[in-house]
Amino acid sequence: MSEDEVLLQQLFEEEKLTDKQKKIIIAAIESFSEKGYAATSTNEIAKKAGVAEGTIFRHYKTKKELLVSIVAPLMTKLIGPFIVNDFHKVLDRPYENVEDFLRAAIKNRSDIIKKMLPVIKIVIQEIPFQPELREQFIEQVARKTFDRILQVIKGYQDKGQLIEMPTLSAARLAISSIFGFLISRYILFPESEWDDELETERTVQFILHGLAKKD
Amino acid sequence: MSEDEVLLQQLFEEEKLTDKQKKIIIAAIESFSEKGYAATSTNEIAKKAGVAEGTIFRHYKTKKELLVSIVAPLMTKLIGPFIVNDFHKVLDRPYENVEDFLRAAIKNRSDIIKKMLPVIKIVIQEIPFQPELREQFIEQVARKTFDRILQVIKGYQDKGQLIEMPTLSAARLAISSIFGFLISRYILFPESEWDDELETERTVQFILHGLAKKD
DNA sequence: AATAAAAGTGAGTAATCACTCACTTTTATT
DNA sequence: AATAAAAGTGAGTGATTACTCACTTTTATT
Repeated sequence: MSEDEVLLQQLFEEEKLTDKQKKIIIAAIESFSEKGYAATSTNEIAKKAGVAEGTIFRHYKTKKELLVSIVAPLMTKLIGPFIVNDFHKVLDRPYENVEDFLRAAIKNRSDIIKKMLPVIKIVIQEIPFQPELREQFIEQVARKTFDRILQVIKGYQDKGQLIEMPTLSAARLAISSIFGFLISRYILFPESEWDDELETERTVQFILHGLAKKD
Repeated sequence: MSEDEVLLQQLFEEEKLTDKQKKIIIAAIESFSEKGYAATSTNEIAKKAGVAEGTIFRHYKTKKELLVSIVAPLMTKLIGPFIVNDFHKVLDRPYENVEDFLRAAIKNRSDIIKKMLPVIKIVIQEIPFQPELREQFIEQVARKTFDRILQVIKGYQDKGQLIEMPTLSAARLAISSIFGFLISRYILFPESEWDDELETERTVQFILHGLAKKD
């Protein structure tokens, strides 16, 4: 089983998909992420998947439904719950200090990004143009993530480990640093040589000192 | 003269464009940035510009040439030199401390982003799919910017104002924070109420403390 | 005012687009 | 083994696509 198919199984676990249906999804992910949604034709997807064009429309009423069917489960079934559970652990049995939490947060995000890179690219590309996706993203991912992060930051602020600053601003700064690292690492310069542990550590320290309580 | 046309004049200063040519460019910028390049038809651009479709192809051999003609001057004539000059000032008569430099850097970036928002959106959207644009972007913008930033950071490190860290990593962290702010401010949540000065200050302080030399 | 060059036009074109549908093949149910 | 339901097919559809070209209008040059 190829790496893509492993990813697929995770994404569409409970659904029983025929072989051809899987191939359609794999082909669509590949083309959408390489050429963009609008520039990809259903004909092209069919050829790449080795199926008749009609087969695509047997399962998806429109091309846009195909797009949404690929991207939506990523948001609702994976990232959303993942984030909730992830941070839940933190809130139930909190890391004693921000440091360990940050390291864990970056590492987890990193794992997901690596696995889902092509689908994430599609999400990033299409969110500005597909209101349906944007809404889902805001509901399922952005809001949940942000709420959790706010809670976490508030927690550490109360413990006196962080500077007094609106949690919203603190969250923006921390998230920028983390995403800046992940985007540099996996999207902008994936070909460069990266000492992941070291760069993670630098990012953690940067956030830590940037938000540290001054004595 | 509308705001868009002012922007245009800056972009295409030396070229003499007829009224219809300007209208084509304005219409194209609007459609490309709203719907994306691939999803915008030349017919649509012509209608919005109030010209015949043939007029577009009188001036641009292909639709892609229209895209490049809009985006390229932004990179070569504006951002590139701007960045070079901008940082040149800093290097010739350096701000005594990092702090003032950062404030100035964010403010300048902020002004440009505000003016060029639609074209910047097009650049961000199309860079993954248009190798020609990507090359130009890397040559004209990314490399120049990065080189300058590296110099600046190195300068402050030598003065002992910054932590010892590969300048590349330091640059990534600083740039992430700045862009994180600008993207949040102007692209993700432009509708939120922003205290620009305060948020700029927080970003500056965050970078400053994050990269500060520890005693 | 005459002439040339440039700008503008819009009907036309072949290719491609997303999508349909009558039909065949495969799978599941009894 | 018979029947029904689901999956798969591919030729065909009208609409839309980027682009052309013979022609008209405007502008610049003398």
